[in-house]
Amino acid sequence: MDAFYASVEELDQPELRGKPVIVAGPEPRGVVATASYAARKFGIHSGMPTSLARRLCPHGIFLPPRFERYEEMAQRIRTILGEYSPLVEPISLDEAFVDLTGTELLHGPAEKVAETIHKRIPGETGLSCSVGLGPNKLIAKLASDEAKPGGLHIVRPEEVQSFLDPLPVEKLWGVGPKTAARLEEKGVRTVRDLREVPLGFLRSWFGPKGGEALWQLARGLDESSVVPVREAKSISREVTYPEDLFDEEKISDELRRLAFLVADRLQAEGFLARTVQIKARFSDFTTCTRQTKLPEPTDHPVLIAKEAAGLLARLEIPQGQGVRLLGVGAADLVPRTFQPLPLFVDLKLAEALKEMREKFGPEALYLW
DNA sequence: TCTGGGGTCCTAGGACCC
DNA sequence: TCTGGGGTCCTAGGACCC
Repeated sequence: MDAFYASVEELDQPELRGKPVIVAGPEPRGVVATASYAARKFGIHSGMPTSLARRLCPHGIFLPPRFERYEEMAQRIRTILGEYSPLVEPISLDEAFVDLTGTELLHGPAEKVAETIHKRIPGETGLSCSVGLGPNKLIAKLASDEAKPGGLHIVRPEEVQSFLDPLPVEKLWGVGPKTAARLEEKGVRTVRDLREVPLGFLRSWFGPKGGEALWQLARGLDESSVVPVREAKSISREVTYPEDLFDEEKISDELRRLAFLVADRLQAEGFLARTVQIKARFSDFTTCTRQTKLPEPTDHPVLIAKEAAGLLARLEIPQGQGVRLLGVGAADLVPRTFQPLPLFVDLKLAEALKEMREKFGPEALYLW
């Protein structure tokens, strides 16, 4: 989807259409989630601090994100995609892979399906979309980038190399700023440059896996399959505070609150976690994490909060630094149904806590 | 200008075991 | 006296994606 969040806002408030709409976290420390194309003309893009975006475009329309609404539209779009293949893999709210392999008999050639989808989504949702078609996920994704905004781009197998060659390496999936900078040092800027680097060099520069991955990317090779539903591997909550925290009690209160929110999500989604993680980012933006493995998987808020507190004690806050971000995570998840009931955890207590907090909000009750 | 929140995957070092 | 090689598990950090 093109400028998805901003487009949904324009759909719901037609008077905003064509204006510089910027969906962004609040100042002072929020960032831009999505900028409409009108806003991009001012140099605004995702990830940019909201405060900077406001300086660049003081008359812009700044809106806080409404994720429930975007989720609703995303669901409608996924339903349309699902008509053309059982294999639909959402990447995020606004992007998905559709595997059209073997659907010709039912729906006709993939090119036709891509055209149909490209017409149907705007027709039925009022939202602009871009469609890319290619022989694998890597190429399809790059083709859709090429199609933006609002286009359809098809890359046939014999066109893959000529399509890729002129692109700068950072367009490739998995090549970010760091890797691009290291490649640049070696004189590698485009995919064509990259393709001319022997595998041995890439391996020695980026390790066996990294080198191999780059070698494949440069050739448009991607064997990964379209996976409709993947099990969550971790669940986390984190918050950046408008002002750094210095008070130790405030910090541990916040950590406990986050631990409870993580426990809520574990329970809501039916998981138990064996690993508890915490994360802290300091005034100078350095980030520390600590994690620990539990003897038994749990979704118990008090247990998770206790582990988080123990981890916090192991993490020293550098002299003179405040805490700008705190996070709590749960990993090594196991579905609750596969887990025998733990004998010694106070189930009634967990139930009662959950009820109280559903009634009065997540901050209503703490135990320690 | 001053850097979100939710994730995934990889690497490297150390502990430990045979 | 100083010492192998292979494997697994755990932890911390970092790159990357949307």
